[in-house]
Order: sequence, then structure tokens, then C-alpha cells
Amino acid sequence: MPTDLIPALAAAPPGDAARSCPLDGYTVESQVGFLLRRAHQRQTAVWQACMAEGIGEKELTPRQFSALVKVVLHGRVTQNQLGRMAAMDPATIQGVVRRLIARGLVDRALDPMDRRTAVLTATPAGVALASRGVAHARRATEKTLAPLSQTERRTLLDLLARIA
Amino acid sequence: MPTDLIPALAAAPPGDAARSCPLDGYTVESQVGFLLRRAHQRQTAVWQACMAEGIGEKELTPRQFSALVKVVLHGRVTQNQLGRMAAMDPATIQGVVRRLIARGLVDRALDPMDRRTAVLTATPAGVALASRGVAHARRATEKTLAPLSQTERRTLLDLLARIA
DNA sequence: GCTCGGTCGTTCGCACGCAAACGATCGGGC
DNA sequence: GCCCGATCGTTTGCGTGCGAACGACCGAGC
Repeated sequence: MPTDLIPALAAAPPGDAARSCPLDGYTVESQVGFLLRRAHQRQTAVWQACMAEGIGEKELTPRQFSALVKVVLHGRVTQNQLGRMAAMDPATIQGVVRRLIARGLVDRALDPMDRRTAVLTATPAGVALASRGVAHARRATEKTLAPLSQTERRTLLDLLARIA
Repeated sequence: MPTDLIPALAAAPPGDAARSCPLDGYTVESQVGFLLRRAHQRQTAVWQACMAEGIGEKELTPRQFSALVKVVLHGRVTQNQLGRMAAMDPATIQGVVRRLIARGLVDRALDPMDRRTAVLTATPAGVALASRGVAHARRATEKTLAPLSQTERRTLLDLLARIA
């Protein structure tokens, strides 16, 4: 299969194996998984840009922001509860929370009722940052969905929610 | 939504700060970013399941499979070229390719014309695995999109492609 | 020649994402 | 009171994802 052609033009035949049709017309870029990954990548990139120029200081990642907002809105939460709300498993939320605490955006307290758990609360700084972040988050959403009409945006959100 | 289940106590007021409305109705789970992440997570999980019971041996990850398929279909490719085709930056594709080579699915050769580049080719084992994988990949897609009608599936793919 | 801007692949560092295993603890049933 | 299964949070290990810096190399222009 590696027909030894001069690598002059990388435009070599579409792969000798391809013609013998072992993949039967399978195309990577028409797969849901691929498109979801691409779209998610792009969304993250847009987010970073909006947050960076909006908040500046050590930009918050999308996950950190989601977690922070959840803590702000829900008051006292357990770490694992938070993870479930933000769609992160215990191992992942652990790191996210650690960073939020390290930056003074979230506080941790022991629960006298259940010594296994640690109750999380947003600090004033956390609440403030979340408030300021919302505007930038909305901008990121707007920018990500820019190519779509209002109707299409609703459709997309609906379809995504149904396969999630 | 996932309103708190058991811990009666944790049902504390929806966050004192929440009532003062600092986030102005912002909800994490209605954000594109969040839904994309959720959907992508689920797709990956479904994929792993389909691949594991289908191929068994050290399941291929979705990215590894995408890259392998690209190599099979395109014959001779450069690593960075492959990265661009599969939507992975140079730092990322490096690791993916390293693993594919380690498992004997891809070969690497020096290009006498350009000593910077390394030309990649699929090994017979790589072609074979890609072929066998396609069926399982299709099953994964089917399973992921199961909640949607045929029309909705096309719509979703179209919308995703447009924001990617 | 030779310099210079651009590309190729690599490495490092950090942030997810998740399986797996762990010790500590809780709650229920006996 | 004691045992047992379930939960909580943690760590380890591996695989992405990407910015940043790097040394090697190409091609164009002087």
C-alpha cells in the first residue's frame, strides 16, 4: 500500500486501501462525535478569548465558571453534589474546587453532621467574579452561535439537550 | 433539574446571593458550552462501550480511531497534516500518533526531501483494525443519536458543522 | 553564500475527564 | 452494640487539549 512515489506531491492517490473500500464510505468529519468535539473546541476557544479580555486576571476556565456559578446559586453544597450538578465526576470536580479555593473564590467548611463531607460556599470575591463573568459568558455564547438564526439556536440547544 | 435529593439540610435557601440577583437569570445548563460538553461526554462514553465489546483488545479511543482512519484513507501524511485533518494541534497529535505507532497500527518513515517531516503510513494491522472498527463506530453513532428522528439527526449535524 | 521568516516535530506545564483503588465515615439491619 | 453495604473525598494513572518555548530545517531574497 505505501506505493513508493516521490513525495513530491503529498496529493498522492486517496490511499490505495481506500479504493479497495475497507472503510465503506466512512468519513470522519460527518460523525457526530467529531462534530461535537470540533464544536466544543471552538466554543472553549471563543470563551477563553471573551473571558481573557473581559476579566483579565488569570482567566477562569469554562468548567471553573460553571462550578462557581453553581456554588453561588445553590449556597451550601457538597463537593460531590456540585460535581453532579456541573456534570463532573468526583475526581474531576476535586481539581476544579481545589483551584477555586486556591484563588479565594470558594470556601470550604466541615459538616459536623457528616464528617465525610465538606460544605462549599462562595466567598464575596467569588460572588463578585461570577457576577462580572456572566456578561462575558453571554458574549461568548453569542459569538459561538453567531452563524445561526434565533430559531436555529433554539433547535440546536433542544437537540443537544436531548442527546445529553 | 437535579434538585437536591436527600440531605434535607442541604436544601438551604437558594443562596442568599442568588436572590439579590447578581447573575440575572443565568443558568449553567442552558448554555451551549455546557450542553456541548455534556453531549460530547456522553458520546465518548457510548463509543467506549461499543468499541470495548466490539474490538476488545485495548480499545481505541475516538481520537485514535479518527487519526487512524485518516491515515488509512490518505495514504502518506505528515504528522502535522494529520493533526489538521483530525482537528488536533501539533502537541496533541504527537501523543496520539505515538500511541498508534507503539501499537503497531501506523508506521513512520523519514522524508528524504524534507528532513523535518516524518511520513506516516497505516500498517496492515492498522488497516484491518480500522476496517473492523467502522462497524462499531457506526453503532456508537446510532446509539448516541437514538433519541432523535432521522430529520433531527441531519439538522443537528448541519447545525454543529456550521458552528464548528 | 548567508540571513531571515516560516514550518516541522518535540517538550513542558497546566487543566480536564474518567476508571480504579483507597481509607474514613455513615446508615440500616441484626 | 456490631456488621455491612453505600457514600464521601482523595490519589494514581492514562489520555486528551492547548499555550509556549525549543532546536532543526526549509525556501526566498539579498
